Amino acid sequence: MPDQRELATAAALALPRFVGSTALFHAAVAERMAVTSTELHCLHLLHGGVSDSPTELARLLGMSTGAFTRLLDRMERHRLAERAPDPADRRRLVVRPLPDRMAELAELYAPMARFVGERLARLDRRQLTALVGFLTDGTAAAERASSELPDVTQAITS
Amino acid sequence: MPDQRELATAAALALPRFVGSTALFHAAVAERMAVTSTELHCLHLLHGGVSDSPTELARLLGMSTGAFTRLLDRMERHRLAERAPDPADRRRLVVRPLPDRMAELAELYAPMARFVGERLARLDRRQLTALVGFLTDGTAAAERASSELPDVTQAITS
DNA sequence: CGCAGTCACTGCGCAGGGCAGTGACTGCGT
DNA sequence: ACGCAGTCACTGCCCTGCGCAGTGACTGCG
Repeated sequence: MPDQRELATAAALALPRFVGSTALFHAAVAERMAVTSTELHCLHLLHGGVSDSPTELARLLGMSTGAFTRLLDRMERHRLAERAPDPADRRRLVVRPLPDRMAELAELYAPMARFVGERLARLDRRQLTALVGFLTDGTAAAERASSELPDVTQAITS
Repeated sequence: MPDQRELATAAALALPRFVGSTALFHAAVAERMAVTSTELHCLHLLHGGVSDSPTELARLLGMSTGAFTRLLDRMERHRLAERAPDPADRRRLVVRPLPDRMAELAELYAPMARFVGERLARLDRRQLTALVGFLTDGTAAAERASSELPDVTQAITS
């Protein structure tokens, strides 16, 4: 029976593997839908209601607005999203997710969704609280860490 | 005070955000090191001792062996890894991580590593067990789901 | 009412990755 | 003993996604 210390290191080791395999699953789903993982990522942001602004979405996706324009082109072509004019500001537009391929998406995500659902149902309140806290604070920590990275670049360009 | 059900849905919502922000942090670290995130991912696999075989690493990274050859070229150029001959089979080679840029890498990961360490230290055994179980089984589930994706592709190629 | 700032968008160039083919090498079957 | 199929890393060629920098449309502040 492992003690606290061992469990903590086990968690620290399991974490990056989990993130990695999840990212690969994400990429696999995207490939099955004949779509890039960036498009899929953006679709998640849209369905999550995070934002509908191109500039903001580009920032969240870590890319330039120019690249996002073409990302939107692809997403419209693939029937993932559509452009709509912003009535309040004629320079802007709003990005709206399309329901067209939702069934397909849901089907591909089903196994993972089922796993998460079943697994979480088995946890008690204290365990769930710990998990939620770790995930939400981890998200904040990752975002802070991303924007506050120290400058240590010693690029080798040879 | 939220009940079990609310906590479970909160966890289900927090999960993809955590994975997403972590992936973006990963990309940010890679950019700071003037390296692609694929190179960084491979470096993690190497340091984790997962494998030293090019074919296996290519599979784990979800890419072709041809692409991996050039990935290795870049990693050698960036002093992240090196090639060494496999004494047992002269067709093969082994990939070895280089210590050269470990300090830089550790410095960039420090904030996240510190967060994880502190956060895990606050959890009791039962909570840690739940977390580790969720992560390890989630990793397995993601890998299985990746390889067993149903065929629902209705690509729009117009 | 002009002018700086912001919006989405557009050429251009680059780099990463797939595909398919190549030569080196292994080990199994005969 | 030896040929041959299989596997290894590797290499052109191509496509695509993205950054960069510049453009025109539009907004709102001075």
